[in-house]
Amino acid sequence: MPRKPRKGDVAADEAVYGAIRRAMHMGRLAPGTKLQEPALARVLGVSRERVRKALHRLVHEGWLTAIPNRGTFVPSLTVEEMRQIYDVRSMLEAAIVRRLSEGHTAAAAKRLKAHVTEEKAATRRDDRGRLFELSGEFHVLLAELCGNDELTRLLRGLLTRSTMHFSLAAPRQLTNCAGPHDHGDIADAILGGKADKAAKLMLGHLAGLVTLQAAHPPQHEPVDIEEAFRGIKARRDS
Amino acid sequence: MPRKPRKGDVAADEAVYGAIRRAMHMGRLAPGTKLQEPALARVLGVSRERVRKALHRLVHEGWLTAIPNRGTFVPSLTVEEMRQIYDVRSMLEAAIVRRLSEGHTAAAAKRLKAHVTEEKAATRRDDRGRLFELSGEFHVLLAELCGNDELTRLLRGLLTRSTMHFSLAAPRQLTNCAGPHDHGDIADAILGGKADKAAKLMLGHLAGLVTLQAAHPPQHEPVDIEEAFRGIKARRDS
DNA sequence: ATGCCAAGAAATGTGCACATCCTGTTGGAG
DNA sequence: CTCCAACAGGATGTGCACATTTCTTGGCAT
Repeated sequence: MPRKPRKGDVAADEAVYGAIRRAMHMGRLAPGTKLQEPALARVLGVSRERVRKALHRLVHEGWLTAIPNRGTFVPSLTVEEMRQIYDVRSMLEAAIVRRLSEGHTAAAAKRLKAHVTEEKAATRRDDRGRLFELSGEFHVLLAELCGNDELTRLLRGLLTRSTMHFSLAAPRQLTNCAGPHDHGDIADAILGGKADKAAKLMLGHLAGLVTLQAAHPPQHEPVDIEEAFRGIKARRDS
Repeated sequence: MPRKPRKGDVAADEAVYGAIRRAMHMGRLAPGTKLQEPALARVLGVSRERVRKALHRLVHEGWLTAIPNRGTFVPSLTVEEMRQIYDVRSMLEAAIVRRLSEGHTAAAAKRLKAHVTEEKAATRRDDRGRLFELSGEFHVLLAELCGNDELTRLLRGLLTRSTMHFSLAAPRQLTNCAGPHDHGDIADAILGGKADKAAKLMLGHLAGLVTLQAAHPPQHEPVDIEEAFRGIKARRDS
């Protein structure tokens, strides 16, 4: 239904952005899918310019790829691109866990322990959806605990691009981190001050993710825009 | 795929983007300056929407900051933000030089030597402008030699934000890297396979840059848009 | 004289319509 | 039957005009 032309509604932009992002995260949009503006505008019930702006933002953030005068498409990550992303993550996250191992506040230790506890709880009750979220947040949490906003933002971008493969190609297998004990072991090494061990575990953890993704090639299923956004609409949460 | 003779429409966006970026790089725009769209459109001789799109891109890349319904402004980097950027650079670049020290191709060694030679030549003939460019490219070159496009792109973004301070606050002192021998020493350590030494030199190098920047606080000079873009206009090269 | 309020002006944000380009189709020729 | 070219339909890109918000200036009351 048409929303009345409210005043400066900055939340509408975020809503459209979030809707597309959520559709990708749910695996509704297969790699190679063309996101045409009129269809999205009609389905989401917003103007075309709104969709246009959100698309441009997603392109700039690396979620979508645009071809001039052709349209914007859901990218199909090659194995090499994925390997490179994980390579950068390895550099950053190894340094992160090393730093945290060498020194961290009591509050940081508390947050880390709480996160691991929550992950274990989610694993025990087999809550795949929650575990999927928590697994990603674990890596962001480590960056946050370094107290460097720039680092956190950068790593979050890399992580979203990393998990894009799971979201797009293997949405059913909602396990984006290999071993269920990996995060716990890394946390233990950090809390125990074993920098070398923590770094080694992290490198092994990330390497495991690469092999896991390589084992699941992306499936190209043609999807319809209207069908993909069934029940997604625009919401406020991230 | 052969490029078709288009109507220079795509290049116009890049031209406006480059013009603003060049004005910042020349130190014409002081931190806190408001970039209003009509004035820019008039000065650059393009439509307001073109300016608008370029501004949005610059905001998203971190060069400018936007306040809804207020406008876009040239940011004034705090010392803390700068320190965080250099912190992330330290993590990445230490890993980079370590990797290069542990193994690199003959072609990589050749490019590295050639770069250092060119830097020394620029230093000898006191070509500050060229040295400024080369000093920045050195760090990008190291990333390129790792053969990871994602890494290169990421580091390039960090580097542009790092040098922004020099561009905005201290444009006259065109020395963005502390010691003239630092790059040469780092290159020697890499070529000699001394990973620990190379990493240590790089960390010291970056730390020196932070103290150098902290010693030059940003100057707030009120500038006029028309005056700032005198003789800049839109060009095609980057 | 100073602080507050209101009206005008300018800048930002948004929807709309048109121009341009791409794509799929259809018709005809070889 | 196949291939190529022109055409129609549709999607993207862009300029323009208007709505909304904010800043400024002038006037008024304390």
